[in-house]
Amino acid sequence: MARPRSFDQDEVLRVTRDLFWSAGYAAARVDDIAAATGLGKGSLYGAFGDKHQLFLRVFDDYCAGVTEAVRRALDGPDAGAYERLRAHVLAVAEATAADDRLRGCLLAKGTAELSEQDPAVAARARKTLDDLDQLISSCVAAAQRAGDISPEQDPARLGGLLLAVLRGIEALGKGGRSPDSLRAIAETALAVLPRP
Amino acid sequence: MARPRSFDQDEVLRVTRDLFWSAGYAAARVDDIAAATGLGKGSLYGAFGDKHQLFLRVFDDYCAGVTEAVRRALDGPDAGAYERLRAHVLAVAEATAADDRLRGCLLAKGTAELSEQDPAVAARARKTLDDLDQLISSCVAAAQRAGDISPEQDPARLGGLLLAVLRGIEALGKGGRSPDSLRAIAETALAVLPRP
DNA sequence: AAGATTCTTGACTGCCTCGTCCAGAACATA
DNA sequence: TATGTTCTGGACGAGGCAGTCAAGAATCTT
Repeated sequence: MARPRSFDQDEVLRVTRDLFWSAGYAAARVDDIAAATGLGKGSLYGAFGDKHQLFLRVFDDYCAGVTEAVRRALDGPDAGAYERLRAHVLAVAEATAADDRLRGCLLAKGTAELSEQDPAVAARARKTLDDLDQLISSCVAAAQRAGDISPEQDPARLGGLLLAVLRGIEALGKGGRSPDSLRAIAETALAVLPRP
Repeated sequence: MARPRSFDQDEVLRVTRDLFWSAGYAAARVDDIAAATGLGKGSLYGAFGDKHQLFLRVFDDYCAGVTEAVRRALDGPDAGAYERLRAHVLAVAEATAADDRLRGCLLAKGTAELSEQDPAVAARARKTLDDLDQLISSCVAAAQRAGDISPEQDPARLGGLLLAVLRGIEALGKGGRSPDSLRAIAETALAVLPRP
């Protein structure tokens, strides 16, 4: 043991995440990250490695956070599953609609920019989408068991469709569509879900 | 009149588009564009302006092309509207599934990277999405008139939902989801469309 | 208190990148 | 063919970038 770190690692990662988030990976400068976090570049490199490793760390944390948030929103007993699903879909639309600076989602932005070239990013994105699909499909299945969604359709198929709608809402929000149209999409997706 | 251009402008724009498409705006280098097109940088700057103007030109052309392609796929008499819509949704899923290099869609990539910072890109993206929404909603309305989709739901709402699903399929494709899951999303979206 | 170890700062290096510029080439016109 | 205009190619400059490094500061252990 010797001199301990003098900065709050979580805070540094949060600030770094925001820079990557709004600028993108390529356009974000390490000097800006150093300035925004208040760290010297030596500390940054010592603690997190180079720019790519730093991004990966931030991206990993972000993906884990998204997955956890969705899990908290959807997990629970069969009884309230449909209501949780409904609330989540509407909440995503509402959050996207409220994002007037068009910041969007770092998962979407990172994937769009890097998944073609960067296997680590691609793998993390794939795993996150798999997890989300799983969570949503499980919630659909729960709602079917509770009798709130028609059991005729495969829950995995309905879950996959809902995931696509959610990612679509995010993409359209980034594209500047109006809050009302985003809300309408969420409502319509819920309206066409087959009820028993 | 004096010396005419010695290059094919469309070909240069096509090559340039491919570079921006796979690298992204920030990571694409003007020197690479010059090398790939075979032009000197002087010619490039003389003909198209700086990097930003060049990207905007490519992005504009791409958006116009997408809109035109969708128009050709969906326009027509009420009689075959549902079938055209169905074929289009399945074709988008199929095309996304076939894109094994994860190149995705330049509209999505450009919007994700730049719409927050670049008003010109944001405006072009918004207009393109508006146009696509219009085209799809019109086709839904036509299918409703032909009696192939239930007239109960507002065609604009169903059209907006379908656009979200299509953009979602594109986002999920970029995220590396399996071809089968993409096809399943398209099929399920069509299956839940209310029939009369 | 002394020594060992780790952290911090920011100047520095070397390469990269955009955009300019100019000398010469190619072409239309007359 | 002569002339004027535009295009071409590539060298160049200025600034930007990621990553390194060394000297000093802060802390833990003994």
